[in-house]
Amino acid sequence: MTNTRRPPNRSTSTGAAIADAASEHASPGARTTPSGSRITIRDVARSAHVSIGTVSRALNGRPGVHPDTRRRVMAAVAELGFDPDQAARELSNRRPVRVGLSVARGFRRLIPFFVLFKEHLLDGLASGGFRVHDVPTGADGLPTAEADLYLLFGAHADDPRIAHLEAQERPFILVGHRKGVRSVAADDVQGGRLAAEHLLRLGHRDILHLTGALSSQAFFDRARGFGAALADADVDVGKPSICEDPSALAAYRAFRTLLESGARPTAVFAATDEMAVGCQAAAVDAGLAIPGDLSVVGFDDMPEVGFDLTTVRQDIGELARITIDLLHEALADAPVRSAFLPVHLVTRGSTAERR
Amino acid sequence: MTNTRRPPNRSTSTGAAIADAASEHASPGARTTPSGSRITIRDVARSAHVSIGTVSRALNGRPGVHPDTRRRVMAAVAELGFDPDQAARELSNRRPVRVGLSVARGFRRLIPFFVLFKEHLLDGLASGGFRVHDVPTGADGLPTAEADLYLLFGAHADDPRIAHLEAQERPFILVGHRKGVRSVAADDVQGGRLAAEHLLRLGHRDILHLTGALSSQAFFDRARGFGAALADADVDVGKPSICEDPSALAAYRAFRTLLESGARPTAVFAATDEMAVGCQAAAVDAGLAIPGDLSVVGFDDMPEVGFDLTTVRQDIGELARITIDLLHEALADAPVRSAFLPVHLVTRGSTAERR
DNA sequence: CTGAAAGCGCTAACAC
DNA sequence: GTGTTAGCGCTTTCAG
Repeated sequence: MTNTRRPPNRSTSTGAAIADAASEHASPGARTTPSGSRITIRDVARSAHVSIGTVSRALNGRPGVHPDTRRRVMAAVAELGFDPDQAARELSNRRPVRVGLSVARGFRRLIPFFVLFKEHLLDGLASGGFRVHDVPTGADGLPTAEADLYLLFGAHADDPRIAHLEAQERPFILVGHRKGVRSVAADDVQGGRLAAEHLLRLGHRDILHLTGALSSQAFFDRARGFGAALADADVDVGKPSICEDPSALAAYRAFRTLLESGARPTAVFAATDEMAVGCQAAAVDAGLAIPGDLSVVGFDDMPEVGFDLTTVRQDIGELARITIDLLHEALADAPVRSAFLPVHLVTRGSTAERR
Repeated sequence: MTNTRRPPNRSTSTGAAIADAASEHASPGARTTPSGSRITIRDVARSAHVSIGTVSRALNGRPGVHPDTRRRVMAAVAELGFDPDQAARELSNRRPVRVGLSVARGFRRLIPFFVLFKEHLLDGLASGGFRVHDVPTGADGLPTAEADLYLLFGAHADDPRIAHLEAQERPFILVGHRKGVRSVAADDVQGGRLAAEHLLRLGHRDILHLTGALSSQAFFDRARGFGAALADADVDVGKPSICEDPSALAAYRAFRTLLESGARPTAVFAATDEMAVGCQAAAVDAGLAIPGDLSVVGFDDMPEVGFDLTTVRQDIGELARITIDLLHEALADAPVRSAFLPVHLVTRGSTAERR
């Protein structure tokens, strides 16, 4: 079982930096030349004994650069701690692609997951040299303004946006899974399965699944993977408990009600980390110890969860990166494909062997 | 009493647009010239019969532009729907000011308030032509990397960052209130007062205040204003109920516990909208009708609250704008000042006359 | 007070 | 393969 840890500073750091989503580049800080000015592509060129054009090509993975040259350039980049200027990139790029981000009706934009995803996305888009324009969207959930490409967030059954955009022959990418359209999603089925298998391995047989509306593709698939794993192990799969609003508070209320009605699962799989937080609180309030009396597994691996939660991790930065890949493919009119982001279990302190 | 409403589409809109924080510019969408290309400063210049230099000066409020010329330029700008390109601005601006945003130890970055504030801030910074760099911050809460200017978020008593930065003679701006340093904050005292006065006016006398840790300046001041208003009206001010974690879930648990222990306030003033959400849920679960049995007032006026909450509104966009003003002042070495953002009450359906 | 011109740092033709 | 060069849209000297 995977026990991937975040870099230690991630959960304890109390400071932030603007554009901290960019931290994935792991640049050693925006360095400067000895003379104090910002280090530019010219410095790299000089250091690698090539022209700036070559540096640019190497940097952007353009074809037609000798492997050795490329290596030399990359070495210089690393050594100097060169960090390309996004504004300059954006400005020089001749493709004012207007990307419109549309969230599903009723979808909350201020939830942590979406916030992080958007940060990574904007960052990646900007450093990719895209021109991102403001594209308002109508109250009917359908994008009104023109965009060259739409990003649909919050996949769910009967999403009106998909048919709408297909009819208009406008390219779009679904962040979520759906066959036949360009889409990216975490492998939700696999995630559900991982959670179940982990708990089964620990001896749990009475496992509650607490989730959001099953019209959401993500919740549906997580439940499906979870159910399949239990079925495979010949363990009884009860009905999942549904909270229409997948928040910590709603999960708390739902789980508390269940506990008060006498339910005593030995483990619970919450469909999001936030919901897991609610479960944990409800368990504590019911006098249950975690993981002694109850094991809890979440989904997402969000920062700032507040306790030591075993969870199914999906890498949001990677999700954004794949989204941008698909975006390029869409612009290049490449064949439609559905991408999956692998997920894996992160074992922490909220799960233990069944007593 | 003020009854400011958000633009109607704000709460019902289900679509988003990238960089939607920019919507405050209320630009009529990125327009294009008849020939289809983006409209630039050159188009404006041609249309106003001046040079691009003059347009730039007029646009940025630089001195030395004839009033008539300025008017002509602004008219052309409006007519063409010109929307300056941020990347170009950023690139040409010769001030690579590195702004480091530091959040207080323990402060959650993924809370809606901070997310919105940061969006507005980044947007304003970018269109102001600032060069925003990544500035990692140490686990001790003190900014480690170099920045030309620090933005401190989450003001609280004994904040180590302030003394630290002052000692280093580095300019900084506190988002929160504190005498003697450059700071911006909502008028929290006044906000607490408005909430109290509203409830008093409705006949409430037994009002509970549910808040976060009072070491936080915002919570402390809100409680202070609230208490002062009650005292002024000769109404008994009980002790506020404190949730260390100012979340909806924590508020729910706290308020529920209070109700179960027999407390029966006729109104509650929650120090944030999120906490108000928790209160509302607890009241509902206790069989209390809102506003019939219980009036609830929040603070912030966040979108996506989920119910019709009377609240004290602070304009986050304006807060960001003032922050940027202070930033300019700091760079210009102007005298230190503490700015206050006016707040006002937004009366909605969660409050009513005491029965 | 206003115009002309020189870049900001980068990418993408276009040459060699 | 690699170097050279012309801009991207804007702000800002520097002349007039």
